Amino acid sequence: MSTRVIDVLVPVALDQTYSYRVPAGMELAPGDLVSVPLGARGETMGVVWAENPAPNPRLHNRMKDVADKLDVPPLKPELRKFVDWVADYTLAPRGMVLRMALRMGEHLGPARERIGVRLNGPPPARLTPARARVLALFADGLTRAKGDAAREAGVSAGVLDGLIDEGTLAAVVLPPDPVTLPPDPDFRKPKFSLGQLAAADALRTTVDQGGYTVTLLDGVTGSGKTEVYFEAVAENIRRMRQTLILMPEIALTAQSLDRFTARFGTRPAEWHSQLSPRTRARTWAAVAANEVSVVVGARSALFLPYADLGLIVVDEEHDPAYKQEDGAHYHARDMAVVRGSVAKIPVVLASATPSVESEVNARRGRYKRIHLPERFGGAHLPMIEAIDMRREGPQRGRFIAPRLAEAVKNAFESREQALLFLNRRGYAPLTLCRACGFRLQCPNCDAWLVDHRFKRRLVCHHCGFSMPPPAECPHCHATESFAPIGPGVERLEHEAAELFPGARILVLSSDLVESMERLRQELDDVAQGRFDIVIGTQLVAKGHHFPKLNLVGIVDADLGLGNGDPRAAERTFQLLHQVVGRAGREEGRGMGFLQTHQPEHPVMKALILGDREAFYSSEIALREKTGYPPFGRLASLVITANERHTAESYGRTLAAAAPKHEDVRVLGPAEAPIAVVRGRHRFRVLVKAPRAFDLSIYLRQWLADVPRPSGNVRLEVDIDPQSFY
DNA sequence: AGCACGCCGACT
DNA sequence: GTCGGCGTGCTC
Repeated sequence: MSTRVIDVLVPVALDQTYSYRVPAGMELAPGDLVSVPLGARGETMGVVWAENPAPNPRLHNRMKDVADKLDVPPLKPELRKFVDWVADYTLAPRGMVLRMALRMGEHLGPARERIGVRLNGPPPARLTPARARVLALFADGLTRAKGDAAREAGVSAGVLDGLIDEGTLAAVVLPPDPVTLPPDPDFRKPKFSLGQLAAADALRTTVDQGGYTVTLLDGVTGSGKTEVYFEAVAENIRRMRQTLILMPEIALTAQSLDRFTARFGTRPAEWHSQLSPRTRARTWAAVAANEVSVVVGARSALFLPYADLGLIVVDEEHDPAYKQEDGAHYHARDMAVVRGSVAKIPVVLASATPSVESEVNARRGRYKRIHLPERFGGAHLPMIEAIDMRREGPQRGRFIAPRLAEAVKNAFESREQALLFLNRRGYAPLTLCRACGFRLQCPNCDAWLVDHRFKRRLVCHHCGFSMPPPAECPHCHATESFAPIGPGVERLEHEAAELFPGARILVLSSDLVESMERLRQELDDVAQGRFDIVIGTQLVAKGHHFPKLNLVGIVDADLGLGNGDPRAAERTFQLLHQVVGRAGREEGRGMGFLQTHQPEHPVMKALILGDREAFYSSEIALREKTGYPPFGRLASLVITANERHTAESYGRTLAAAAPKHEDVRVLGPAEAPIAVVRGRHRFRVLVKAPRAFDLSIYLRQWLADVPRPSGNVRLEVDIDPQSFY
């Protein structure tokens, strides 16, 4: 007698599926969500991954029964294929990738019942003033949520309960609010320039034709990219298919959602790490049930169980925040392209400064390119000038060069706003004892403690360690001997306050953000012109519109270059381009200053001349010559351990076991640039291979023959690493 | 990942 | 003598 057997993938750190017997009378097909017994943890959610017509005979006495079939739409083959693909590519256990698709908040049951109240019978025997207010409110015969009714009538919930007991009011169960209302593709059609119209038409056609395509929507800051890709979204809504708009998590603010609402008349569904479990569960279920038309989400929204996904837009596709670094290592932009290919749907990548990867794909014709050349409403890109810090820098201990100070002063005097950009939090990145040269260092990391004066603490930016500033030098016991070295935004504020007396200055830095609400208020204050000078870290680079801003000063344009990272130039170009683009969006007379020690650097030259193409050409040529992505492929194997020696010796064993291959270069183990983080010593083995080489297969073979890391040694595999710290 | 099992240090 | 630290192994 034969029992049916199916293979189930469970969301734990397992690469294989496990086989379970299907109890008589249970109907199961691949994709169904089930509850299965799993070891000591008992019943666990899992997904039927395949039929198993010939189960391994050795399992017969160990095989358990599926406990339950869950009442949820099955995961489509498209999503299962995507999970398999991502796991295969990133070398993550398949169960861990599935876990991302099942992050639905464990609250799959129906939404909590909301109780509503409506008029039901004659007035009560005793009519108090509170009761009279309630009756007046309900005279219209409408049903209201209990909490709302109490608030509107200005009574406590107890008054309502009393009236329900008397039969005057009736309690009814309200249907749950839908997660979102259907967006209206024609709610408010934008007024487009000819260029925008052509771009929107091209995108609409792409969506209309359907099928897998990748389009790079390439438009400078202020060219109306968002409004243009909204037309693709509108077209997809008309076709009754679902849309995913991916955004970097930090950009997922109320401001960006408001633009959607203005165009479509209703808010999109949101998906990001800060959703409450309940909202998460409801959104997940609504997406699966095709009750949500558009999801605006962070990278994890790629793994939602869309019932009918028809379009993916990746906004700010170059943003480094798309790379997930902890746990699973994947690049959301690349995986969005894979998701689109699996689902056979169009993918739109939008950016003012495309990643070198996407730029190369567009130049080679693998991606279609739609260009939005001009800024909207006649605004122009700002004039950019370099300030050569070797020749015209400020005096020692100062960071704003005379020429920049002069420009800020002029702006201030003519009531225009200025932005001073410095991508460094705190007061000073290093504190030094002038008596003995001792540097204040993190006890857990190979990093200096950053002086945060607003908080009166020294903080490690790698592990979060912090301490009050010591009274004396821990090394030579000198007092009053500490000197701050280098600038942070807080120190810049001091300098600006001295240079520009009377100016209203705001410091914007992620560590000073108390709440999203407060930040929004501050950004709004800036937009309204309630500040003269904004001093900010990269927080200010993200799509906020400051209409009164006409001057941008980059205090240290070289920061971020020259740290040995192959993507340093690209990153710097993208960030600085974005920041200087903040200037002069309205009036068309913006001005930008780059304080740099290397004005001849390709990044600086491209920014000064406004010649984006020159930067891409030189950067692409360099990558091609050195075999770096996208002309070659990289993988990074990071070994960490409590002792330096243990990490290094496992790294050696690992590197020595690398399969020999003429196309592959294995470099290291080398101590990572930040050699200790959170008390763990870090070594890295870097693998370089040609573009067409299948690194995943190679790494799998390699790691299969290496002893598992034991003790406190950890090994992390990062395919296509983006950062090298 | 999560859980049990196991083997060594400081405490009711 | 036990409580509990975390290193190791297993989950159909």
